[in-house]
Amino acid sequence: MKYNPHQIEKKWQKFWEENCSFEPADDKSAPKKYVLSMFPYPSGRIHMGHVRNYAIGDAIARYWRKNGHNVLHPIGWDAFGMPAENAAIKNGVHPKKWTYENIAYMRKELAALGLSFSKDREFATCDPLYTKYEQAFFIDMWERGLVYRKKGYLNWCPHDQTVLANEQVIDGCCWRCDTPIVQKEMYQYYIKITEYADELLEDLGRLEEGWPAQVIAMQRNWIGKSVGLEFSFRLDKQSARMCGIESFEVFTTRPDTICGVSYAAVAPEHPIAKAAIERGVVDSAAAEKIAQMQRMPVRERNMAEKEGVPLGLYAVHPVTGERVPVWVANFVLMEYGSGAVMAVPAHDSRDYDFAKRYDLPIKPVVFPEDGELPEGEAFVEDGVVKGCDGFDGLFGQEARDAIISWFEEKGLGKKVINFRLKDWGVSRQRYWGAPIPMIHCRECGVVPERKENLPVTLPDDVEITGEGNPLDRHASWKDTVCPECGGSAERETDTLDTFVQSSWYFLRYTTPRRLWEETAFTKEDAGYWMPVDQYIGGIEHAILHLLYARFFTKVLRDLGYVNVDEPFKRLLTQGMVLKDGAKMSKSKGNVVDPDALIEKYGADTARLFILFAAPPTQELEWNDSAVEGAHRFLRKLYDRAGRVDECTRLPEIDHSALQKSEKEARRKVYEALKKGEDVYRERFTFNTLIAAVMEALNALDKQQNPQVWQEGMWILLNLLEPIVPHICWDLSETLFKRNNFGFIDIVEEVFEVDTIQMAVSVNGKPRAQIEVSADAAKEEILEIAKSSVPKWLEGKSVVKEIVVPGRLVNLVVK
RNA sequence: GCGGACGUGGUGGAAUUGGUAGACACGCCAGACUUAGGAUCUGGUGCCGCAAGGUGUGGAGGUUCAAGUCCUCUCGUCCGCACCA
Repeated sequence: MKYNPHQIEKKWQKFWEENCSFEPADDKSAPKKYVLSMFPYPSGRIHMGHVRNYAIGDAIARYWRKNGHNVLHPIGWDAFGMPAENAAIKNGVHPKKWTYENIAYMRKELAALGLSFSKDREFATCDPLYTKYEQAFFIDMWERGLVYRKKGYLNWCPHDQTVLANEQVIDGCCWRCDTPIVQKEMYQYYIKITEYADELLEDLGRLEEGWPAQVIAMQRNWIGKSVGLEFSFRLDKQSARMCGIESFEVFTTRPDTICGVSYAAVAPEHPIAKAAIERGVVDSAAAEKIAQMQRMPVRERNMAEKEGVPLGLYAVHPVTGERVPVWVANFVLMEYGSGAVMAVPAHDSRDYDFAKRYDLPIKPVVFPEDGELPEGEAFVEDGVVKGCDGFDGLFGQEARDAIISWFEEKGLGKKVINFRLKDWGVSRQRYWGAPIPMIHCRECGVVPERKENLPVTLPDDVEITGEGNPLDRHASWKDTVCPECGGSAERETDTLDTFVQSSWYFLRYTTPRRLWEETAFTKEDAGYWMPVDQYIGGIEHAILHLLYARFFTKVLRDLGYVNVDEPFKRLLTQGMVLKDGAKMSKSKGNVVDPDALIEKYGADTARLFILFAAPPTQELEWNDSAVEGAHRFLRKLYDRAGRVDECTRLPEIDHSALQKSEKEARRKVYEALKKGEDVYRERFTFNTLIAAVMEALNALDKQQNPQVWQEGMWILLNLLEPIVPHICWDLSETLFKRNNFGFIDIVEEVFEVDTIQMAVSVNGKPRAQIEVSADAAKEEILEIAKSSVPKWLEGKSVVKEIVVPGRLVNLVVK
């Protein structure tokens, strides 16, 4: 029989569909595994990145299911977002229609890959039933004070007509359309992720076992905790009178350098700068210069050269009592700390550059323990304090601690922890999103919708032009009554950031569909399935999605919905799929279409190639002839299986009665089985498992024992099932009534050998191969070893002998 | 600048605790079978060398009986963050 992938794949896909083969059991006493690949955005078609993502997840899910675990392996759709609106603008198709049609098409594409997803738990985040609970969570958070409204300068994308979170701005441009963003002042809703900054940082330590170091490092960096001293600079009397401000706060992580302060710098937006302009403390030229700095977007300032304006105001140094000038500087950020810094040019490279430019004093107060201060730059490392009364001789951290204590004792300042993480702005001025369930009442202000009125659904009759927000123009939708006073009121027209939906979808999956009408998810179900045992997705989500999902989980825990602290126990970040060294993209014209690949070779070949070509965490370079190679292997497997006799149990084999080639074949087969345990449970380096299976098949091919063939095929089909399920189900059904799909014990006797090959090296260089009996004593091995390399011992004396059992002999000669 | 990852044949990649570098595959070469082959099978294939042998994991040192693996320095590539005080 010839291998016919299309026939086999259709047959088994139909079987799985009809038998609901992959639904998790309700039995909560069984050991569980929750395996989750990040859900896709329904863009229209799947691409190779999806194939890779789901092939990895499916392999892990199938492994555990086959080994007696209750497995949850769901799929859904991250269905809100701008592309649907862009399609509406471009082609006039309604976002809802566009989205659900894309889902229907992509569902078929995924089905053609033979992925073992639960059918029962599939949903799209734009389903009103999903929105309902998301809005309820939002209201809970509002009532808890975790959501608030704030007016401020926001990143506005003139192209998409929407506000962007800081994380969505890349190099000053929109993350989607690359348009330069501008600053616009407006109200929006924020979620207080900063309230969880410490816990989010702290718990990263618990993820070190299961998450890539890189992702943890990126999140740490993003949260950006720093510990330091906050104190206030008092302005001298005359200065205070001039600007009407008595003092201002500064934050420093280097209190040990405090005696080196030669000026103070404030952000262009700082109240002191504003006051100095308003009260005419600075002349009009200086005022204009400050205004100019303010106008420059914050993100561009870091490209610009350091600039400043002296305000003609002076602050009093809290330790030395010196008068130091106050400057406005473009490198000081209003959003971080208090928007003002003490400047120590001798020990901070920014302050140094600035001081050089404006000829301000540079006063070293920290010195290297040994050696000299560097020339022409700031000394930024830890050192010994010298020239700071009362603290001289202290080093680095001890100096910092001492100075902080001094400030605290005198009541002049305190130890403070600052974070770079900002609150999460979730408002979007867009149609295709979950409406923010708030109502604006003239009498009662901004109030939440009543929970019994949820979900607040989107109106279907909208015109999407790409300008403004269609909800804002929809008078009858906006018109509502106030849930507090019953008077006429208006709906909030902003919708939620799509990252909100992806922050809790993994919890929704834990609960069976039949309960979805009543609840978001049950505590019992979430308690059983959570945390996700293995999460798989792209590194591009290392910060945003993964941080928000961690945050949301903690909030829902504190709201009493779940009992987990962290949603994802283990994380695998897959590498990109490349062709000709570049990411596949339409514009580069290097896209390989998964549908065409399946059409030509079948899903099993696609899956095999993608798992064989590289370890999952690495980039994968596409190679058409290697795809051929993968297909060739499946044909060979199918052909060899055709020569194996049917049976329903693992045959019992008398190992000692076997010939050498038969023993070798068994050893290779069981080596592959051993490898499988490690790969499916720990390492996920499927490429090495596939190689081991290939070796085993090659070894089986070199012998004819029918029982060794039966046993070998029994095990290899078991091992390959998670990777190439269709062919394995088909062959296993025919040969073994699928009894080979279960846990298989490793037979240790196959690893016992009569003779061992060992290498003999002389002075570390391999010189000969010897064969010794397995129970040979060290002396015997050395004897044989020495006689195998006479040429290298001639005229020399052996000064050292090393025997590594089962490996090699090293003779050191002189 | 800070943080992280990586560097192995013509190619993708193996080598889990230091122990025969290059498993497995792609490609290539030779042969067999064939009317034919882009099918299948067999053998070969790091580099230099006719050979003996030498040499080889980005580079330079070091530790060790033994280093792709450990240490120091250095070069290069990629990714993330970035005037965060």
